[in-house]
Amino acid sequence: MQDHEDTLRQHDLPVTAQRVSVLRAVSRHPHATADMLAEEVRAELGSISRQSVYNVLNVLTDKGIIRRIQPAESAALYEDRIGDNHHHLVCRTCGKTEDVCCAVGAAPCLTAHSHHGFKIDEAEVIYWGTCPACQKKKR
Amino acid sequence: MQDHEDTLRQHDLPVTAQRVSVLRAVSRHPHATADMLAEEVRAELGSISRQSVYNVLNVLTDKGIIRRIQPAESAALYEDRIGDNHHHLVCRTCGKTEDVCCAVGAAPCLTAHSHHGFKIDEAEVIYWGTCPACQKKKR
DNA sequence: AAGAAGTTTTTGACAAAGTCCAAATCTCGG
DNA sequence: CCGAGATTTGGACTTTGTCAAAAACTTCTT
Repeated sequence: MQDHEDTLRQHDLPVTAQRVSVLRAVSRHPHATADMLAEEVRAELGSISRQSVYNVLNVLTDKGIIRRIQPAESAALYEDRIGDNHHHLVCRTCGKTEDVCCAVGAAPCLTAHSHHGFKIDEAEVIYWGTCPACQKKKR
Repeated sequence: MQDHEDTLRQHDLPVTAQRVSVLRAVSRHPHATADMLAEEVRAELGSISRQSVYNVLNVLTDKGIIRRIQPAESAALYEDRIGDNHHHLVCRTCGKTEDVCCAVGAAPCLTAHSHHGFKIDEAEVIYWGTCPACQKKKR
């Protein structure tokens, strides 16, 4: 694990307080929305504009420093953990999101047979279900 | 294949021109957005309110008559083909969406190992890549 | 065939999540 | 420490959808 400032430098990104703080927030709260991250950053820096949060998240995502996931019916979520091809488990009721390792080994079910000439670069898997807490409430 | 009106009746839904027309539009254009479908319906009926399109799509989705898919960065898409657990292939560049059959057999990579106590009811797979047309353009 | 009861459709306002743009500010190399 | 170039801000705007109330249908009963 390395320091966030270094990460930025390694990707040729000028180091700014906003970027460092957003990065820290993402790291502390995996699967947070832009809005939640903005809150976090405000608690740390005092303030940050909505636009900046989006700017930073977009740059970081483009550079591959963080990853964006967008489950249906929800705002985009961001996470730190990249490069290990894990997937997600989302609760239909409360939206709680968990990481799950690849089910079938290293590069799993990621080879579509009839790929229509597409050049596939990623297989995204989202498992939908009900989390323990919501199962209890429903019953 | 059966008549759209019958489909509605079988699900206890009053038959209305709007519903029949939306259903027909979805059937003709798999992977269309609510907006595109509204256009289609207007061409057929003369007019329909935006709200009605959403109403109808929501009811049909709830009843399991059509299926909604929501790839990241795109509005919801609707499709006719249900019950065969197929997945989707989306072009990162132009958004073109194709169906793909399940890669690994009947119920594929759909069993997450560590499921954190969740009760999983669906595994959604989206393959991201570049379609033939966009591959050409880029090069 | 007509009418009542309950759904749908419509219209218009509203909300959430992002993007666009121009001005002000900051970072980093020299 | 300065200046060029990148980043941050603030505000307007867009897209995709939902909410609510009134008007218009469908269907069922008689």
